[in-house]
Amino acid sequence: MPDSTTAPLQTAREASALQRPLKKGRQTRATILEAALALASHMGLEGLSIGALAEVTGMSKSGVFAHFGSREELQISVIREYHAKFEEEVFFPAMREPRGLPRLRALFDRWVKRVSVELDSGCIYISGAVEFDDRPGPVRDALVTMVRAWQTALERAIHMAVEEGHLSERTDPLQMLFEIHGLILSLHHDARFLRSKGATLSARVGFEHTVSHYATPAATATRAKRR
Amino acid sequence: MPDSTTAPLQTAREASALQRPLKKGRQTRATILEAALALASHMGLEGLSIGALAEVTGMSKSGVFAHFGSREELQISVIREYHAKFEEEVFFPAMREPRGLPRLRALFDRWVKRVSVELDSGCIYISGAVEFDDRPGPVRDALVTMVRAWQTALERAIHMAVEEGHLSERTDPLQMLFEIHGLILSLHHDARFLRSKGATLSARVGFEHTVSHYATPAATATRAKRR
DNA sequence: TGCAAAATAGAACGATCGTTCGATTTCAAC
DNA sequence: GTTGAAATCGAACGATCGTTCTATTTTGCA
Repeated sequence: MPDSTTAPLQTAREASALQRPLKKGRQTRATILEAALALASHMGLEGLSIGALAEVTGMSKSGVFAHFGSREELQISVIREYHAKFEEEVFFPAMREPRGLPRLRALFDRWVKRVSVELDSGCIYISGAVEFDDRPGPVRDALVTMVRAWQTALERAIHMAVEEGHLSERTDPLQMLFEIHGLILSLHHDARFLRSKGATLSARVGFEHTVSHYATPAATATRAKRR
Repeated sequence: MPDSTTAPLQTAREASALQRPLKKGRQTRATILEAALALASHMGLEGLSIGALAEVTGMSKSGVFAHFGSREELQISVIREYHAKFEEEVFFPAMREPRGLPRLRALFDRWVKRVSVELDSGCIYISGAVEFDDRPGPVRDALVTMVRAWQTALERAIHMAVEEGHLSERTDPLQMLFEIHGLILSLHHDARFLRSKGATLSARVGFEHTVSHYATPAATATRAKRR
């Protein structure tokens, strides 16, 4: 049985034009999208304005606009772009770790790095969740889809850690996911909003607490012996 | 030594005109503020518009505007209003519980109720933290002050639980606060954004996990016997 | 009851927003 | 090199935003 969890986060992705000789249009579109991602990371998806984007890229408003057809489509494109980056920097590398606790640990570790101030851009999943929790529409739908995909991937990783005997059989994956996700949200809050310095460490310590709560006696003993 | 923690969340509050025969102006100001709070709970502090507020209250834009002098001042007033409500519904009642774990538990319990969908309005502290993490200015400052006051109050409650012997002496209050806060943020995220039903329960279960991690053996034994 | 002060309305401002449209430039294939 | 398509620009639109200013109404007090 192949390790199907290495598949990209379960989300429809255009299998389209990846390498092809990149006509001018696609290229500037990519440039715009990069700028848009940076801008949205600071101002939020709602703060994304076509005017500001035009200024940054040195184009005209209508020039920028033409690449997306609507602001909503631009926002959704930004979300997809972030999703791809997230996959690349967090999901895929962690998936190369052995199943079970090592992989789960790698996922969390890279997640922490992505969210914390190390890259000063905020997490669009988190800010988007707050901005669109009361705003129905395609943007919200896209966000929900991406976040769900990521949470499902994490849930699978937890489930595998149980199967591997690293976590107790009584582990409720959704409950553990809820707690781990909380650590990331707390990190995002304290690091970005309160600008407190120890947040990254707190998140890691919290993760160890959570793991030790769900770990099997065997795994705990192993870890204890290792010191 | 008096129990100084019953003092209002350490924040400057106008001790002004509370009961006085409420001239017309103050009264409509209160009406506007109530509507503004409801509006900001759904659309965020940035989504607060004077025009929409005028429509809801049946006044003219300039009529609404005159009561605050600027949009920023309106936003800050909304934050203060939320702070007062939060004190009333969460902080003060919980402070009537006996020091230590019971009080901490009450604080968390009421916090959960405030944040979850039971009142369908979102938490301005949480949405505001995301909206203003990259936006310097007086609004951000006001938010930070309020959130810090609340976190300090919680930290004190945890510290007391240690003093009372309910939590282990090795407990790091800031670390525990970080973890508990994460549960609330996770609740807010899952309940409001993902609209998942079990979020409230997950938060409570998570709280028990955290408490059991920090609890003294004595307190744990007591709880075990109680079943 | 009358009068000053406070509260509210109404119109207008400049700015910015997303979007449309027609003209113009740049690109790519023959 | 020519030609058709793709990409970009520039100007303008209607809407909404916060804010200002000047009337007008309403209020509270002597």
